[in-house]
Amino acid sequence: MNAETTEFADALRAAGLRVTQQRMSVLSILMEAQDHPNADEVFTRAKEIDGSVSFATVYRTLAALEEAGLIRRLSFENEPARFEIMPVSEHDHMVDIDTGEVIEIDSAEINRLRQELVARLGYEIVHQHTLIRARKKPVS
Amino acid sequence: MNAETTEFADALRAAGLRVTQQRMSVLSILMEAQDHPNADEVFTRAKEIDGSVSFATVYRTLAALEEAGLIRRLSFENEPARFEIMPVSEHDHMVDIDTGEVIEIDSAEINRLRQELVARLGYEIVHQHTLIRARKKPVS
DNA sequence: TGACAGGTGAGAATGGTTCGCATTTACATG
DNA sequence: CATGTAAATGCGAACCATTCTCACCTGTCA
Repeated sequence: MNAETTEFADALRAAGLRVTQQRMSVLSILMEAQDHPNADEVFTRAKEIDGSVSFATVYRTLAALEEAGLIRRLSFENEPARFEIMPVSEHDHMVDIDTGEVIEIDSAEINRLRQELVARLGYEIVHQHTLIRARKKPVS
Repeated sequence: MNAETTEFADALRAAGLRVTQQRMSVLSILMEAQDHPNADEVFTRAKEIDGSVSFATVYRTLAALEEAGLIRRLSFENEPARFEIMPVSEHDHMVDIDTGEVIEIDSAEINRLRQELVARLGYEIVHQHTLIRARKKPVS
């Protein structure tokens, strides 16, 4: 059990959640993921290392982890939600509409502007996310 | 048949779509809407003035109108998609997490920034939308 | 270690959205 | 203005991501 594992176990406990094999499996999948897998992909990958995990538990675990603030749910149009370990720095997502590739884009400056805008309306941001659908520019 | 009606009929034709009573009904509902109704609400309202429209057609019509660029689909998490007439000026949406109210927020400046950011990555924006979930600040 | 609240697996249920197909309609053409 | 035809519609069934139910396990705390 390495440092990261302990860290996540502690985070689970801090959130009042029991530390189970399934939850650790799902977390490790997302930790190692270089992409943004959806529930089905998390399930498939988790099954390889755990075997016992069920689809229902993957969903329940993802919901619990999101609630605990350990992971983040990305909602796209017309496709199942994707998940990622809660990023240290805020970023938005750009989808290449030709390849389906999801690219993270930094947005510190934009987020600051957005926060000012919202504050002017008398609100404070609880959560924000931008989805950009874009196409690769032809090299000119 | 007033000016707006003709305008939409022309827009439908320009998009290669036939002008049907159902499509005009759905469009008129969205034109008059001060809120952002979902498919079910559009159906209910359209049924009042048309009677014959079916739920399936509402969905097909909303998809066709979106495709034609006449309306815009707003995807929120854990709730059915909402729709609005394609706005003249770009704006994003803020959801009051306590009341569920949807507030339009102007974002010209932010969109410009975002466009630069994306251009730097070699992409051009096809579509973009930001969803902010916020809570009313206590008056201090 | 024992009790038990909370977690899990399997499959059924749910709910928004889409599809299939027989029927109807818009509209180009004569 | 009548007509053929491709497109649109209504209805209900199908779809698919997600959630629920319930009987059975398992962390956790004493």
